[in-house]
Amino acid sequence: MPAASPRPRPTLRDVAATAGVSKSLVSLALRGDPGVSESTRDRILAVAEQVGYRPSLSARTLKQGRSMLLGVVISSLENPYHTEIVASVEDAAEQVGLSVVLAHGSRDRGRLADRVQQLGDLGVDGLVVVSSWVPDEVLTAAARRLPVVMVGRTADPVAGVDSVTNDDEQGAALVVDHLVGRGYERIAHVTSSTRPAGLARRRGYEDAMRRAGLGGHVRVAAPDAVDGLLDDGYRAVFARNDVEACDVLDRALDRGLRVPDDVAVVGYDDTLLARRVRPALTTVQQQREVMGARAVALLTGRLGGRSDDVHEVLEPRLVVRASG
Amino acid sequence: MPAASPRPRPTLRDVAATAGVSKSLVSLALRGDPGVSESTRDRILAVAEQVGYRPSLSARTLKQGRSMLLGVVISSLENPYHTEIVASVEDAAEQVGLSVVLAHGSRDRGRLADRVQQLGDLGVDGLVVVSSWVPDEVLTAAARRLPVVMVGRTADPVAGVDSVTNDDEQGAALVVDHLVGRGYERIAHVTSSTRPAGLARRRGYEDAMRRAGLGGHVRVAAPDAVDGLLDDGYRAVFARNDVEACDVLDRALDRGLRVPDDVAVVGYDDTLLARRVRPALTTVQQQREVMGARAVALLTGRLGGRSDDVHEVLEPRLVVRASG
DNA sequence: CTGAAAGCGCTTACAG
DNA sequence: CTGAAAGCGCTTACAG
Repeated sequence: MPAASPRPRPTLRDVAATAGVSKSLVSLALRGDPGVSESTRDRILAVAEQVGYRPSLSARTLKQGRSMLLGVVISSLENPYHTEIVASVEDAAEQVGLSVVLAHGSRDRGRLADRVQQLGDLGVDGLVVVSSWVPDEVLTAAARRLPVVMVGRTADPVAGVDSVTNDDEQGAALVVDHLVGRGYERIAHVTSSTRPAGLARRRGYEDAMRRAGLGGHVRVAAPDAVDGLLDDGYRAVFARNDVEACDVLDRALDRGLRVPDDVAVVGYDDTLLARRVRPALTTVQQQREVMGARAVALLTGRLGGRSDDVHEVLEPRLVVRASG
Repeated sequence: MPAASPRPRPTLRDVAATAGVSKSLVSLALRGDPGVSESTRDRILAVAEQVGYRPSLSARTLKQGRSMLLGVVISSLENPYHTEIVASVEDAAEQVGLSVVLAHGSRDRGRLADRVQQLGDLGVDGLVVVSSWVPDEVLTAAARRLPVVMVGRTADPVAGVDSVTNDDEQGAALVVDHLVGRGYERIAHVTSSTRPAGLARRRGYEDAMRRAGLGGHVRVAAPDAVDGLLDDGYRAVFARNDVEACDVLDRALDRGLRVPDDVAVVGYDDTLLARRVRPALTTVQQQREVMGARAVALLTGRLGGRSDDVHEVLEPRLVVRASG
């Protein structure tokens, strides 16, 4: 069946002509300005509907200097932690009438930097960055033209960029203390990350072990080198995130070990994965809902004129499930 | 540290004034028009760089009538199949110089319809819809103002909308034939879906069972009602997608069954999940890379003037792993 | 209650 | 090789 090919969209001018009024009147009627009589408004709305009028956001953005759009950049769509943060940002954005446009960078620094630029060029009113892979200078440059808030850890504060993050050191300490409380002493840490959050969790692990008098048992390995830990009698493993905890889980189960009877495994992030996997994962929950809400609040604060940088740190919570 | 608060971005006019030339010359220089002398261009580029000039996409879109943006709408960020399709669309889009903006609808029909509208209002040059939840009338309406291609199955062809999908019936038949070849007769189907793709897979399963002379064993259950199947001696389960196959896997393992020795489990989609899970999932692979490329090709075809609807159907392939 | 006019930042013929 | 001018679709004072 032959389809109607897209024709030039009707504009305000078309609606005005059809309704026999001026463009400005249509514009006022469309957004419900009280200065337009009800009967006129109804007639104009009917015509707009009938001709299939839709406002051009680029025209509106150009004129108004704001788009009511909020850009969100994430490293990759594959990481459930990131996509779950996005959802919480969107919910918060919707509350204040902002729509979210999402872009991701497939874990590639250059592509991520491009996405940040693109969203800025597109005219979003603010940017939420959920990725530690965007170079600092790109963030700083972006912050010169629009409010930017970083969700998650950076190595150092980035000038002009607000942030909201969880206390990774404390999260790691929660895990260690929990395992120590259950009588474990040989507690190993598994990580493949050199990103700021990963490093902070590692630091938190090491510090907590020392505080517990277990400094001698501190041991860090890569996820694929976990066999050595098990051979050395480590019976509790804290992984830097849920994904790597699942890798450890698989490896342990492949070796015929029972979890948590033979080895306890703990993750970080409390992603859907943590609930899906068997046994379900003990993990650390960041306050995702709160993070999204705070990120949007920081953005609107900037839009409202604030010019000093704000860095919020939220407290993580331990979620105990079957794995350890 | 006090941050530079965002100031009005420099415009073409600012660059022109600083460089001491006209706006039009700057515009031409910036996009490398051969009519601008090299020395002039270099000087202008240097000034643009120095003042931090970035073009306004809304102004450009308004003027040119195209944005070089491609909108992608997905149901939800949680479904790995959908996000993996997005990646393939993006790769293909990048080839032809289009940038992707992504929106999702949290599985909510109303929200999805909003997103489709919003992307249209934003001025994207085409729309790829990776969700069967968008109402037909919304798709039709969208197709009146811009090219729309549906990736995945709809119940019936939607007027004005191109599509690319895999042959779900054939995919289901591949699974049944594979299991029959391994000697299974009591092969059940697990599905929770009333969406077109789910229904097609179910139909494919039933037809293939009949063709194999196993019509008497046809049995369909919900994922959470799989216990009945196992009790009734079904030792092979074909789930409508990888996610539900994992649910079945968990249930079987929880009952102490070994997979695939006691029960074979097969999924559909070949998502990352299929590789991650233990035992790794036998599943059906849609040609994701090809789907993204075809979707973009259909879009550019429309932009090039084609007006008849095109529906492409790709052949799925069986991927045999450990689970069945 | 309604209309004419200016202008957002760009691009693109059109003159020189 | 370069500049003045029009116009994309909107919104917003400003007059009436």
